[in-house]
Amino acid sequence: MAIMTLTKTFPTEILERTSARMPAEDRRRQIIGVAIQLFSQKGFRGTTTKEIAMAAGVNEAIIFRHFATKSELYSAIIDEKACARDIPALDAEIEKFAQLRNDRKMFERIALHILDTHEQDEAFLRLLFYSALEGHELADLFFRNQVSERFRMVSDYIKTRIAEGAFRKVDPMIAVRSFFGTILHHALTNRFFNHSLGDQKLNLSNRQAAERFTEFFLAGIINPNYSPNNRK
Amino acid sequence: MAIMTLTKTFPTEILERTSARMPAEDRRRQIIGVAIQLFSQKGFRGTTTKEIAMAAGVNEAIIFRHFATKSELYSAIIDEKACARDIPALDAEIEKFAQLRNDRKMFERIALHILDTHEQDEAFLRLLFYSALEGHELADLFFRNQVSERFRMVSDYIKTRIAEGAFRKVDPMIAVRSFFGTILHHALTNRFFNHSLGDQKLNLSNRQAAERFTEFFLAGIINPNYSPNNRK
DNA sequence: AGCTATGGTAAGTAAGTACTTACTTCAAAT
DNA sequence: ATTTGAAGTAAGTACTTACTTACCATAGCT
Repeated sequence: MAIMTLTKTFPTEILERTSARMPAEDRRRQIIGVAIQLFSQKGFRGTTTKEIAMAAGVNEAIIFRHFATKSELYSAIIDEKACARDIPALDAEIEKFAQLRNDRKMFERIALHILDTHEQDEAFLRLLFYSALEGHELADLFFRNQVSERFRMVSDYIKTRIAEGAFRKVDPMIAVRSFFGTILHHALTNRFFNHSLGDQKLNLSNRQAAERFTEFFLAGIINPNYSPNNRK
Repeated sequence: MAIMTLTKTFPTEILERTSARMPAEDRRRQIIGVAIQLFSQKGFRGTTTKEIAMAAGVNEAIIFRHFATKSELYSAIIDEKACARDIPALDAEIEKFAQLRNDRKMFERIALHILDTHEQDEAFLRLLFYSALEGHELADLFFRNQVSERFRMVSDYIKTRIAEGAFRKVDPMIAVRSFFGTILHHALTNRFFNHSLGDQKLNLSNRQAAERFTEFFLAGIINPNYSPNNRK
């Protein structure tokens, strides 16, 4: 409606141009957003700066005003994505379950987080994969900062529970890889190959999947001879 | 020595050209081999026909004599890779273990096969991933023909063992995804991210990994109340 | 020895590619 | 109201892309 009013004052062509105008910071962020989508769909090499410009609704030169090179645009994405990615609320929640020794809820929460992340931010996921294949640093950085930390945390928890006699004496590393492997594999298979699974499909909500995979995992690791003063 | 003899007859430049000459079928296969390597390193979009030609040691035009388009070359790779990929000896071996109800050996064999495949044919692996991301059909075809079949086989085996009382009453699909997920995740993590794992590294031979992941998996699924007339 | 089918090449083309230049337009500080 | 600095553009540049054309060279048949 505001547009209608303005249309009276200026001819449409000019309006369209002027209304498209945007402060530098906004435009910059918009270009990053568009680039994330495109890079995630077609890879870094497979995406042209022209495409990015068209998708952002600006001239190609604008991109090079904000980012000296295409690579620098990619680096900006890394900064946007790989750094500001800790979720303190989630970590606190997991830590709480760990302190309560609520194995089920703790592993379920981690599983659910992984599954939800994969579902919600498919673009980021694809970016990660392209990055790993094309040899950019994003995947590496993400793995080092995020995945590795969670591996360690869970592995430490398992060690503790073994020491307490609650878990069987397994190699914590083996258990960790088994748990994460299961969850990640489920997420990826569903995302990339669900259509080619035929009758092998496994249509579970993320919550259901988290519950059932956790149940299976814990059944295999819990010490059957342990019945202490901890309640589920 | 034969070359020396010839060198007397013809000037070297001509010799080099002629000696590079190759029957059509050989050249075709050579180009496919070179293309697999390059596509796997840089993706379909990221690899140029010129590069392929240079790596094969021929003029770019030769590629288009053998394959009408770049895409057709990719299709030829699919035919080469995705079809001729059943290993009857392996299947027989697994089937044998299954009939003997040797759970451990059966799962170990499957795990080892996956790990070895990933290690030996990294190029094919990367090709699969690029294919999944770029939306080509290879990944889909492979998944449908190979992975899906093994999922079904293992899932059927687990059903049988549950019916026999040897395994706990778990959802076979959940168990299958847990097992394959564990193994695949281990293979991929080691391949793509081993260097960013820091002290979280898990340096196992494929055989060791197959043994230990299988052990962990079976410990979780075997029915503790089952002690029949089957011996390990 | 000469013909021919086929392996091979040099040098193109048209349509991209990342990135630049020279210029215009406008919002806000003065 | 004027300046000014940044947002925006059209039309380039030099290079690369997939693919083509027209031609050369030789192995193997006759």
